[in-house]
Amino acid sequence: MPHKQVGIRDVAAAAGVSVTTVSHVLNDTPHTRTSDETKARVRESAAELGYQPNRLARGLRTQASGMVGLLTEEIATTPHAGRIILGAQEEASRNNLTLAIINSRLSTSVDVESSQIQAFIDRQADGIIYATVYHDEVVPPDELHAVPAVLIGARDRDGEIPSVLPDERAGAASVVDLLVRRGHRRIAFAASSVDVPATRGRLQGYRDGMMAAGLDPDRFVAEAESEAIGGYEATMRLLDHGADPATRPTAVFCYNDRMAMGAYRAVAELGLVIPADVSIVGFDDQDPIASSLYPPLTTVALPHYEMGAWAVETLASLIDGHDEHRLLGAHPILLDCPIVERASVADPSR
Amino acid sequence: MPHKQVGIRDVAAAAGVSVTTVSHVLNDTPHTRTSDETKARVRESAAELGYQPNRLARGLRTQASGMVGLLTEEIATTPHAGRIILGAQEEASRNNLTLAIINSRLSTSVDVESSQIQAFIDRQADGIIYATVYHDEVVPPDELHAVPAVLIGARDRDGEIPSVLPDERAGAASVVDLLVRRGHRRIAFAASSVDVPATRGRLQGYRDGMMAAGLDPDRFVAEAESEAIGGYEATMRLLDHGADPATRPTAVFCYNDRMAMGAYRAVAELGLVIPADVSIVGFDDQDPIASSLYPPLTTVALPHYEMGAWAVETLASLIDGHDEHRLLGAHPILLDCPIVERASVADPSR
DNA sequence: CTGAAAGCGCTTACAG
DNA sequence: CTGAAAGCGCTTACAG
Repeated sequence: MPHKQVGIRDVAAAAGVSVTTVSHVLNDTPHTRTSDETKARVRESAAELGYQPNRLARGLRTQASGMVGLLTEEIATTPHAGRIILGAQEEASRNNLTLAIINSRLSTSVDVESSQIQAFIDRQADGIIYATVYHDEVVPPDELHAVPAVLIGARDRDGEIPSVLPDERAGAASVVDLLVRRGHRRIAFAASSVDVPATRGRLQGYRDGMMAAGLDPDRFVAEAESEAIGGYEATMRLLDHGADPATRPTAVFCYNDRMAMGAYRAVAELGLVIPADVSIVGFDDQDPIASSLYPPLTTVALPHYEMGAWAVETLASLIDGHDEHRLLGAHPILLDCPIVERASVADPSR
Repeated sequence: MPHKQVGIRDVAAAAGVSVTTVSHVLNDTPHTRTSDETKARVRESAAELGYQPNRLARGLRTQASGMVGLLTEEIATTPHAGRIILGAQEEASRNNLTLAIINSRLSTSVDVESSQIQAFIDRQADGIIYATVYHDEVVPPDELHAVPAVLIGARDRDGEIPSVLPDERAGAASVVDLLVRRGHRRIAFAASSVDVPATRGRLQGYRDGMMAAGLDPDRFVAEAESEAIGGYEATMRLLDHGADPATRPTAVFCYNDRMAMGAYRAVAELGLVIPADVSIVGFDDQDPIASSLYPPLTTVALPHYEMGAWAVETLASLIDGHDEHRLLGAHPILLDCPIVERASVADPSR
């Protein structure tokens, strides 16, 4: 345990100047003149003593804690959502901000969330990020309007709070486009039967892509549970579809990687091989599935890291008073979902 | 945006008492006498005004920020490590603490970590958790000795900082025990070839279990890369082992779930079925593999949540001055790795 | 170019 | 039973 914390007074004493001066030089306060000689002396003393300003004291005085809060809704169960935290944290560091985290269990009521937001406010959080999953719109707890705030994963129903979402529709369309360019025309989609925004967005994207290529968007769609077992069932149905290799799909685009995992099993049971006989594409780039499957799965990545980073970046400028960002509330920012090419796609054999 | 923040002075004015009194009643300060009538009046005024104490100001005065910092080493790439954060966060909430997070990229040097710890100290963190992965021992940055601290995932080489680790050896032994009780005697282990503590611990556990059952701990061990492909290769070798069903292993215990994923493929290619012909067990309970495989994989869970919770719990008591916990530094706490039974284990057919 | 002093919003001896 | 006052460690008008 080290001796007493060294404070600004100690530095002032060591350098033979006032605390005012120390504060000015260490903070490079603008419109303030200090001789270079004094500056050097102050910096030297500070370094010698290993002085580090107490952020709590500064925060109290400047009314800015330098902390932003991230309230996540059941992040632990969301695969890869750790990347949201990572993106937010690294962007926070870049802005000299600290990231505090509270996780809200899905079961908790709005009241609990209110009190969790209040906990951030009590600590004078400069801004708050509210990260949800699986929602179209959300009406955020009132407390969120009392401080700069942004949403991840859902738009604000009242259009007041800026938000960011993955552009799943465009991502899905780009998969079809890739397949088409590879020569596929009988492209199937193993859709999810659970009613969440991603279900609709990805299906829409698939249809967009099919129609853009002049292909029938309804012919090869099978809906099933969005788990491995569902992918297995859907793929079985899809590939049975007129067992004739000349009419059956040459590619199966799965709603997510878990379904793709089931698709792999179905293909194997049918005695077919990926990608020679059928190409398979997933969605989510969910580690470790995508890279552990054989052959490694071509899929679409979700911009988790980017959403986290975007959130604190936007928060930072909101905090700096760039109120024009509030206008963003009305229209969510859509971030790219890039295709990650691995080895489950090939040109169709016929 | 709401009107000016209400402060303790506003409450005092509204209740017609001094701020001293307000502070005492709201904090239930011991050894302090206030009439029930006054107390009620104060509480009422506080509630009416929606007063919430400014934690920054309190922290400055009490020299305790009520915040603990979690420094993670490349947590984003560690599957499931999000559960460490979750456990730490929830335990923090229970202790009225806020959890701040900084992630340290694996590539970063010790200097960077020092400065990241310093960032927590500048914010007057009451304690720090240093979570690493894949280390036996670690010599934590000096800064960590300046404040209550605990380690997750590695022991302190100098035995000064308390630490917590998963008891992988006992977990692995319990798998063998389970298999033996089910009637298996030819139990194989697909070991990892990468030199990390988990590699040694799990292999040791396997050997412990085999020897406890009077079985040869060396006969059915194959080493390979700790990925799906390695699991495939190892299982191929293991099951080939005297192709005769009467001498080949009836169960393959894999170093981790990714290898188990490869094992499934090997078994399928061999025309065998799980668990009728061979039982497979994994390790890590890595979502979504374990539950998405067919049949769902019996595996061993890592106590991530528990380690996170243990860390802040221990930190909290260290902060409260329970220095006896420092004695823990010498011997890491080992937490149970429970078996999660799913459907990949059956009694041996012969 | 530099410094004395007020004040951020609390808690806590101390006095009455 | 209650309150006046000091002080936590900074920043920032303001004065010189």
